[in-house]
Amino acid sequence: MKEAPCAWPEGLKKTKQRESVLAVLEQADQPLSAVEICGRMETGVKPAWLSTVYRVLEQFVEKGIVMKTSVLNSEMAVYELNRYRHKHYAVCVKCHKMIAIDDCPMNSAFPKLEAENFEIMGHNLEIFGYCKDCKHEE
Amino acid sequence: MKEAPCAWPEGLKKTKQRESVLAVLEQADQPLSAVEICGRMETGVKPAWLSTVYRVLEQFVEKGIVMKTSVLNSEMAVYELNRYRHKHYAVCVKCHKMIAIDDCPMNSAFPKLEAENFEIMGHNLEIFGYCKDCKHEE
DNA sequence: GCGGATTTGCGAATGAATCGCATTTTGCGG
DNA sequence: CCGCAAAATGCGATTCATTCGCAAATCCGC
Repeated sequence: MKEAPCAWPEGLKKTKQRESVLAVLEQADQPLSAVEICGRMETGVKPAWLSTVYRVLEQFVEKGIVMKTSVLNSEMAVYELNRYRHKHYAVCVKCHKMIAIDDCPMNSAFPKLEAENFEIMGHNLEIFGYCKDCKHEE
Repeated sequence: MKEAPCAWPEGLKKTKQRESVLAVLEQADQPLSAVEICGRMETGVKPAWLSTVYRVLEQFVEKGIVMKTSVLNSEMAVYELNRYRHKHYAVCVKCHKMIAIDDCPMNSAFPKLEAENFEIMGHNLEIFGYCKDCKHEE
């Protein structure tokens, strides 16, 4: 994949740990928790302490290059690069299975918001209910 | 407001505590955390212990009469009655201000999902970015 | 009313996330 | 290239939401 690497967010010094977090996220094919990110860094060049990972992620979120999400019911947050694409899931309230939804007729709602002077950096939709396996057994 | 009160979810016994939780949610005009719900119950007929409130809420969510949501970055979940209406917010990643969005062109995406045998009980959309106050100071 | 199943009270335990502070690293100006 | 202030990290201790365990209380069909 030849996409331009994330522009480095201004105001943050370049450190091994921060670059490493970003590298992990760039390689990830799905959202990761802070713990998972920390784990994957261990095998890489520069491991980091968990609290550092949390701090780095928080800064990245504020800069808008990372998205923090939380999947229904899980108290643990997950993080992913903000690819400025839509990420939608249908989550089963029982077994927490996640079904991906690709398209999203949502964009039409956005101009209105931007008129209100809200600078949109991303969005996140969660649809919840029962998946086909859980609908019956109950 | 004369809307029919929530049908009692089958399979759950009617207890003072559960009725009380439901009453609090019916009167609430915004999503509440478990702690807030617990607090409001104290002034009512039947107070309950916090862990009980958590258990009751979890059951209500499974039955589909309550929605559990978590607003960006807050590790604390909030709960509200599932009014089967759309609830959307734009959340500022900096100050966490929430701007309500009323309409939602989302419904057209749903039939597809239901074809997949997913029984939709509600959905939740979060748009995040910078509100007009935080956009500048930075 | 009785009895078995469900629910609650309560505290202890868990686990994600944050905080504090001493030490290290970064990047700018000389 | 060097030094230094500011920023970032290591590390542990701490906070705080949520869950668990179990004995006592409550609910509901008979």
